[in-house]
Amino acid sequence: MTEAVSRPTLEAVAARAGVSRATVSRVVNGGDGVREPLVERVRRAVEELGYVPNQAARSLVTKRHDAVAVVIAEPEARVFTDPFFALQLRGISKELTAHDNQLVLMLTEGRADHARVARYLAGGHVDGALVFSLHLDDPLPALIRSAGVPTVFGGRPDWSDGTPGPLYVDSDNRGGAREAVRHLVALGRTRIAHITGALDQTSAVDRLDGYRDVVGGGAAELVAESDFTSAGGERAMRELLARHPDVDAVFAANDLSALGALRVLREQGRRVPEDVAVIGFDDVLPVAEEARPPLTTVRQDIEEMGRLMVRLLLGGTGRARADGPAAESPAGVILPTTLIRRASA
Amino acid sequence: MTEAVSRPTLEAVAARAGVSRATVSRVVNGGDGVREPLVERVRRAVEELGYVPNQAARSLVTKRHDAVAVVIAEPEARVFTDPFFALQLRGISKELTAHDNQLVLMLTEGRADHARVARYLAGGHVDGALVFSLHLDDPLPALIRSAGVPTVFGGRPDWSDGTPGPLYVDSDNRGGAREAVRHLVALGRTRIAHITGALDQTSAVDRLDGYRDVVGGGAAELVAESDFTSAGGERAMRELLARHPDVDAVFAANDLSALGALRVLREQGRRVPEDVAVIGFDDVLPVAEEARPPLTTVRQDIEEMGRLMVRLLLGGTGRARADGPAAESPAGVILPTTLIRRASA
DNA sequence: GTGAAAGCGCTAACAG
DNA sequence: CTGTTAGCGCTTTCAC
Repeated sequence: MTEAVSRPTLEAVAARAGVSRATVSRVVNGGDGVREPLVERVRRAVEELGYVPNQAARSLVTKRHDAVAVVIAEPEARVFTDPFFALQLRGISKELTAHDNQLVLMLTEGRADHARVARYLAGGHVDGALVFSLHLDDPLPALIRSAGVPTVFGGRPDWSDGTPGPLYVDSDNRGGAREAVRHLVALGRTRIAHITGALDQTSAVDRLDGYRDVVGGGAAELVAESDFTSAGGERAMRELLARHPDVDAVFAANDLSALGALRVLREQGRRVPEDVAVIGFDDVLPVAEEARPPLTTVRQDIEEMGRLMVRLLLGGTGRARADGPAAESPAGVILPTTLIRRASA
Repeated sequence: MTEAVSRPTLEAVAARAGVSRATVSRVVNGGDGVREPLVERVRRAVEELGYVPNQAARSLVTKRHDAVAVVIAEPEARVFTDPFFALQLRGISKELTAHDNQLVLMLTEGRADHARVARYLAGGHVDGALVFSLHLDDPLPALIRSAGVPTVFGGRPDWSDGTPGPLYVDSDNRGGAREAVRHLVALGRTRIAHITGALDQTSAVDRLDGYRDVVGGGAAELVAESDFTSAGGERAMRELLARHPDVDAVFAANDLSALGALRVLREQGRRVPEDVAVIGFDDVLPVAEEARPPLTTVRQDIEEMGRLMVRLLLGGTGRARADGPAAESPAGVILPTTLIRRASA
């Protein structure tokens, strides 16, 4: 291995370009207020020396880090297996890159990790945090809040106390669910079932509420509790079929569980969509497209949610702080969903 | 939001404890060579003030960052959807935490990102890099190597040039494949097919080689090229069945494609394992366990691979460098695999 | 517009 | 053992 020789410093660049350190610094940071010929000279020196600013030294004086922590609580391993997270992380990564920020990933499982995360965030090592709090009773959000770091949550957190709402990005789970069920109704279905997601997550609760908004009043409820997995979807579908053999439509809380439902329906000889119409949620490719039959589903722009979280966070740091109270800024941003019609409903 | 008030410094702690900054520094960094009563006083002051060391200031002088970059090239989105990565990342995260290191995640897609990653690594912002280079023709490994940062690869990289081998962690793909196929042979199967992984990855190639080690000489080859996905597994199985209706065993390159094969077999009325025995690779739960029938598969300890990568990297930084040439240290660490017998073979 | 100088908060010799 | 003293590499007033 090559010895990690000391990298060139500002000083070296300055010497080479025949200017002062201050001037080099100005050029490196945008070059405002430096005359063209000098800018050019400095640029060349930087190039020739392969100079890269020392982030530590810079942070020391600016108190900025150009780094954002992404905190993912994963009591279950599921978190990462779900394409949903992968996509969101992708969006986050891209947007962070566009802003020249680094992504510090913190996976947590259990109380010991919570303390560690809180300490890290409170330590002021990053400019902000993006937090995925999956479960309703998760103590993490409160802890993080107390750390006093700008934070944006992925998905509406369960903020039970009376404090002003935290910033978050979510999609319109309830509205999307309503649209899906309404579509089923429009198709003439009268025995519409719902396979829920894990009900300790707000998204699952919201989708269930959306289902109830449409169906609850009229038809009886046909709800089977599940957990966002395809195996769970299978179980739920079997249960539904056993309890209500006459079900003619199913709205599943996500594509994975819809997939499980599809498998059970096929297995039991029900035709989709003729006998039973099926709608999913997410529009995660290739899951939805490669399902047989291709899945009608509620699309959310997952990657965009990730990007938006970053914009909200980075726009907020410095900007919102300086301009005044956050009273005017919305607590949460809800992205719209769209129903994607394929063959299953 | 609370204003991010300036955190207490060493100076403040020193004042409060009535000692010098140096003493506080010693205590904070382990407390060697400081007398007990003083240690105690300092500890209390740290506690009371809620002092957290400023990492930037520390890095500036130590030239260490206690941070490691994890670089994942993901030309396809598949990367994250595969539980394999999730697990490995988990192992990495845990081990990094145990070493008090941060995980800087860098997702790349395309040449522009390569340059960015190379620049970042060369910039000396992290103590090392863990790199997942998925594809044989990936230019990333070479780029990273030129950055001169301690690096460990996940999976054997395709190091075609003659330079001394890079550090990497992989499991015994070839040996594991051999064991699987031998098991099939021991079961009396004579028409053993193989569904490959994406052949632009060394793991897929190695598993194919292992299959050939056992089958290649005797029976004719029954190979269908695929891509590690369940949809790909379905396609491959269909193809195999069409070309060789008499196949009586299938070794799939991973659990996901085995799952696809299982689906097609069931669909076409073949009993597993009576008519066709099936073996997967990975032992990714719950995939393997919840398959019907439960999948016999080659287990690799994925999380441990992640942990090992970290140990190799962190052990290497400073240790190997100081002790002398890396001649003695192995280029790669190959973890053993074990065949897990369930119902499918 | 450009340079000189003063730190940011910490560690690491070096004295004592 | 403990304190004093230099910087680490950079940004940022403040003069010129």
